[in-house]
Amino acid sequence: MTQRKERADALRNREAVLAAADDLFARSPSPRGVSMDDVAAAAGVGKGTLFRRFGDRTGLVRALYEARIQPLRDAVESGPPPLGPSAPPHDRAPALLDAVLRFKLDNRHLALALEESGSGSPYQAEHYAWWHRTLQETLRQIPSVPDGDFTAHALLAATRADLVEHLAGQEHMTAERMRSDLAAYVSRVLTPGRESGD
Amino acid sequence: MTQRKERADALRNREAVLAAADDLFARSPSPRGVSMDDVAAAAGVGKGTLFRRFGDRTGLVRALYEARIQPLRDAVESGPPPLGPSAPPHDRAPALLDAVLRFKLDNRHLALALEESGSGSPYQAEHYAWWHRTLQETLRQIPSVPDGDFTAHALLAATRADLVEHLAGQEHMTAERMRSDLAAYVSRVLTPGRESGD
DNA sequence: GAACCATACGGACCGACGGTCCGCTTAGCA
DNA sequence: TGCTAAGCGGACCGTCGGTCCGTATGGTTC
Repeated sequence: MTQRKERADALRNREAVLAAADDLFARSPSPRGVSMDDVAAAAGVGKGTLFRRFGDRTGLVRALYEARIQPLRDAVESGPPPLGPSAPPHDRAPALLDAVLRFKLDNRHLALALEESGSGSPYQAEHYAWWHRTLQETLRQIPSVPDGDFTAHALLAATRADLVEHLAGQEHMTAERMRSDLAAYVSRVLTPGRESGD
Repeated sequence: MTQRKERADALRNREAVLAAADDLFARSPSPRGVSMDDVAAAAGVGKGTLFRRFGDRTGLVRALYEARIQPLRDAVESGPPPLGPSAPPHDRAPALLDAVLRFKLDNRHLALALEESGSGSPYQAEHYAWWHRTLQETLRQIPSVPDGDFTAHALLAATRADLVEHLAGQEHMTAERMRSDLAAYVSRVLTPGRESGD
């Protein structure tokens, strides 16, 4: 049962691939502009290696994404308020969404690559389920917000990578503007709102 | 100057292609399962014809989509309340979003095909701009709702085809449930909500 | 209805891409 | 130093979107 150690070259190659892919995606305006051959070539590695390591294109993108987002996940799972679990839900929910948005702004191309990964919708990815669960749980603790499930989906949808890309790219909306618009929007969803009885 | 009439065979072929594609997309669980060759074959038409007519795959999907959604557009542009322009904005906004959702529920595969059309994000499509414009204009007329631009995007994002597909498919949410959840959500966004001042 | 021609047809063809296969190399262990 | 499992890499494959061009035909004109 002593697990054989991972071979040094395997490790080295994995890192090389990850680094190369990261760089390539960052440079290319569209994820489609980056082929698996490109990645293999840039990493100085054979295609077979690439696919054995990551299974398929989606696997590679996911691995990259997970690596990048890990710090944020840690902050959410065990960090200090307002992101961490100890924050009052009413503060935490907006903080979560702002964090997601900021992440996507900072990693536009990668997020885009992930969400259009070709095989399977973004909703298949494990990390989406995690975000949704976390947000829903947070919303559940805010008494005035019913129906956490759909609401969590809808709020997360407001931070979709292609929307962010569209607003930042075509509409030239600044990051700050997007963040404050999102914050205002989230606040609207979260604040109770009196029955509009006319 | 006298515009030459469209040839009869051209017209016939276009209709055949549209019908075949419609059918194929409806049957296939994923848009990727329908290739251009499939469409050509099913329509009894050469590939060249297909591409001359519709330019590329995206063009075909768009043409299909536009044809299907035209009645709804008409209803919005010149129909009776609550969809038509004469409806009070406060009624019309939820009606618009419900209509979009219903359309996507009724045309899941086609909507999916359009939104992942490969070349270009859904936000490039003319029809999205139209929906956004219409919704934003409606929101603008509701005094208590500021910042129509982002809000309109965010609300529309809650009806994204892949989300609908996920909820209906994987999570087995019924159409009625989705509609009522969306309605509640929209109502939250639209109703003023008192300053939560603590 | 014959002749003419713009229009459209269709399928062979192409380049690119994701993914597989398998003979060769090498790291790690004894 | 030899043995072997793990890893390597790139030739190869099937598919797909898209193009090209020789051929067929609908429409028009006389």
